Amino acid sequence: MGDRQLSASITQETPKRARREAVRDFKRRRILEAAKRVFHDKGLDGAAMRAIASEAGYTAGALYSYFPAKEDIYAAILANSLAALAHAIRDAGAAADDAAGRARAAAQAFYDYYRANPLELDLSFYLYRGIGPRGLTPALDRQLNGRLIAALKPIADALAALGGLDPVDAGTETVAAACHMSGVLLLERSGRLKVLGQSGPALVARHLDELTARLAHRS
Amino acid sequence: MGDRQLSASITQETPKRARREAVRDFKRRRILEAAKRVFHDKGLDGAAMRAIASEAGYTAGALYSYFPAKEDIYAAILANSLAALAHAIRDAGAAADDAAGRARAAAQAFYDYYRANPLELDLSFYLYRGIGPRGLTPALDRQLNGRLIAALKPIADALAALGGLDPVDAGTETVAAACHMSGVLLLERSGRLKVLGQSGPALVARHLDELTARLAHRS
Amino acid sequence: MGDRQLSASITQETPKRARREAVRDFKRRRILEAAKRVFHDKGLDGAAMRAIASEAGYTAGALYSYFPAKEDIYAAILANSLAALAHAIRDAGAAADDAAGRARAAAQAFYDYYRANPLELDLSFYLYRGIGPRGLTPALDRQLNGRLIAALKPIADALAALGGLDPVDAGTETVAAACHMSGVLLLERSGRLKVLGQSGPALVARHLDELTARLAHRS
Amino acid sequence: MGDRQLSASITQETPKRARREAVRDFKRRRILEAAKRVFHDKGLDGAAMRAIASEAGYTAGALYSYFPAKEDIYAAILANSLAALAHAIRDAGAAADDAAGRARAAAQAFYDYYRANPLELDLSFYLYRGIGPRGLTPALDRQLNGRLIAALKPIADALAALGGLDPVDAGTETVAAACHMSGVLLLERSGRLKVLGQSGPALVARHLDELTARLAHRS
DNA sequence: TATGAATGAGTCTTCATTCAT
DNA sequence: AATGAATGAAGACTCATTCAT
Repeated sequence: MGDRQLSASITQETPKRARREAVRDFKRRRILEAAKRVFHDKGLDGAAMRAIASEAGYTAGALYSYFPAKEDIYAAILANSLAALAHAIRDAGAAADDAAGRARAAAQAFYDYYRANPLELDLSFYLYRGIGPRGLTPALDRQLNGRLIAALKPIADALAALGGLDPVDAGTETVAAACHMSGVLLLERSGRLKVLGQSGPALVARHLDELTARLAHRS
Repeated sequence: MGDRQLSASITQETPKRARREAVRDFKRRRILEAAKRVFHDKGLDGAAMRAIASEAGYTAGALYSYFPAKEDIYAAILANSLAALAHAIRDAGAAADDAAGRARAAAQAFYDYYRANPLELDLSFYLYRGIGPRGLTPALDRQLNGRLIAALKPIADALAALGGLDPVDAGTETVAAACHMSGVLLLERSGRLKVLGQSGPALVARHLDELTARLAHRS
Repeated sequence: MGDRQLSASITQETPKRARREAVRDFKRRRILEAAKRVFHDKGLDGAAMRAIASEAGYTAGALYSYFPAKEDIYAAILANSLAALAHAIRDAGAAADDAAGRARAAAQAFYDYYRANPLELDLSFYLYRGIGPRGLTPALDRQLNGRLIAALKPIADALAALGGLDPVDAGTETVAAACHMSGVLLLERSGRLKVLGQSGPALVARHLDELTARLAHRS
Repeated sequence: MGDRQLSASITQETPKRARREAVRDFKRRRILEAAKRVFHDKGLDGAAMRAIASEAGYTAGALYSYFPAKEDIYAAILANSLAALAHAIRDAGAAADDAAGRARAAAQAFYDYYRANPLELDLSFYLYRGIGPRGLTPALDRQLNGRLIAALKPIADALAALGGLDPVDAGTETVAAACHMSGVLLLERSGRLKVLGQSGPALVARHLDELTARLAHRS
């Protein structure tokens, strides 16, 4: 009995199972992409399961083999989104040369990511309690919160390095910056920033300038 | 024929009409309050006309004498909300003694208002394009934008007075502050601030301290 | 005690009552005219009581002082219509010189009337059992049938005179002509005549030519 | 791989598809039959989708997989009706021996069909513009008009053959006859013929006698 | 796995009618 | 006589979800 057969018999045909899982994951991703396209076209509320399925080349019922409910489609997109955000922030920070550049780039990446992916911004607003139908399952909520914290970590680290801050203060600065950028994104996305005669990127630049200047000065 | 009778006959029973108008307005307000309660309990999307009507002590059909469509209920609540916000900001500013106090109090009032009325925050997010079903009719949208600008005016004036700013710069500072507070409100309302171990009021206080200090220093 | 007072005391204030009745009748007629206008604009089914009332300068509820139900408005219009049709037929017949002219003119008047008043044609189709919601109350139905018979009487008389027919045969000829013209009106009004490349008036003329020729020849 | 399997793989499971299509068509027909029954019982206007669905053994929502809107149910019934009418006219004409018999039988078939299917007469009146809610979509209207013309064609041909008419005159004679019979059907269906003491079949017989006699004489 | 049929609860909205004033 | 508020039943249609195949 060879190794392959051995391991297969232990975990019950692992390679076959792995292949299946891979295909399944691929199909899930395809469905999520289709869902995003539909959300984009029809809005979050106007997106019917039928439409998503159809866009993905399935019948409505078929989706339920991949996602137990519509909410899970939302959640999966959001989870992917947070993962991508984390990536974007990490990469942006890593690409910079000095501490100030790292802090600035990491923070800016947060803004840039959502600016480039407004749908995910909408979704993120939509799904948290207070807006939208009913929010998320507690379990999902916790999972997503964890991902958000992880995504913001590089910003906090960079700010700590830049200003010689302890983790607590770095966290506060990070969240403050995130709040600011979230507010800009929200008002920008809802069209109010334009009405008020302001530019989102300029507001963010101003804020990050001040922040990095303050911290650089301090250390 | 006395004056009262005369004027009544000219304007066609004004007092009767006035009384009816007043009652009607009162009923409208009651319906809006009921709607807010339902929004609060069931979420904005889960609030059916039937439920609102029932909460207000009516049948579904009866609401349509007061509001021609569901959208108008949203819009009326939001309009009232913006009016109340404007009031709150104005009053807060007026109550302070010096320029710094006025600026700070006016800005803080924005945060305090929405913190005390999270439903109106939700509604305000929900109705603007990008989130929610379809947003508002362009006409309503414009009207509400006007109200928002008006509401923020006292903050801009106070900041201008404090820092000796021209209107343009004052506008930018105002919007920057509004963005920051909106972001805090959003993250607070969605429970994320708590998860991140931060306090909304503290973040706002920090931001307004810095802002007023910077402007006071400048002038 | 004068004659006027006497008669008044007998029938209980007759002149006052008569005045009231006259005014009431006038108002009823005004409402019916308004209803016709609304039917014309919105179609028989699209005409809401509110719309009719509004067109007549009333509130919906007020109509119920004049007509116990919507159906009665339909019926009243139809009754008036049949009366007017009777008039038109009688007058047309009376204006002609000889027997052939009388017969022809009377029959033609039937077609002309409905051609000029398509709304009343619609109504007449709509209200009879088989089409429309539920038809009419038996009592109303009988009343309207009586009016129809009366309206057609002059045609029958003229045909009888022209062809030396007994009343039974004259009735048959009359109804046959009415059927023909009704069919033309129906197909014309529903747009099918046009599609089939035919002209309503020409078809009617052809038919009446043959009819009068046949009868004239016979006598 | 046998021929059947080959062709199946090429056209993607044709037999399965065909089976499904057949079942679907059968269900559609069943729904239309149910709809006709409901129309008969409650009138065209009183027939709610729920009632039709229920009569067919479905929920209201299910109907929408078979007919995208209520109007399409109407239209499908009417289309079927016109197809059946065309069949009836063609068959009746074909069964006769001589030209006169053919013409007479074809025309008579028009009357007989609608007399036997008064519901379809109602529907046909109801759906054309001028009566009923709004009539039909222009596209449907055109389609149905085409079917009507096609249905009447055999009558025109037979009349042309009988009287040696050119197509234009044959068309006029056909439409004239159709008008006459439609009028008879209308007055018969609405109960007025009975009130006027006439018999539908007798009136039609009279008319067709005259028509065929006239044409036969002419040629 | 995927389909397609079907469900059933739900949506907003309309409207004839009633009734207190 | 007329109003304006209110009812309540009904309307067509949508959609997430389930399930036999």
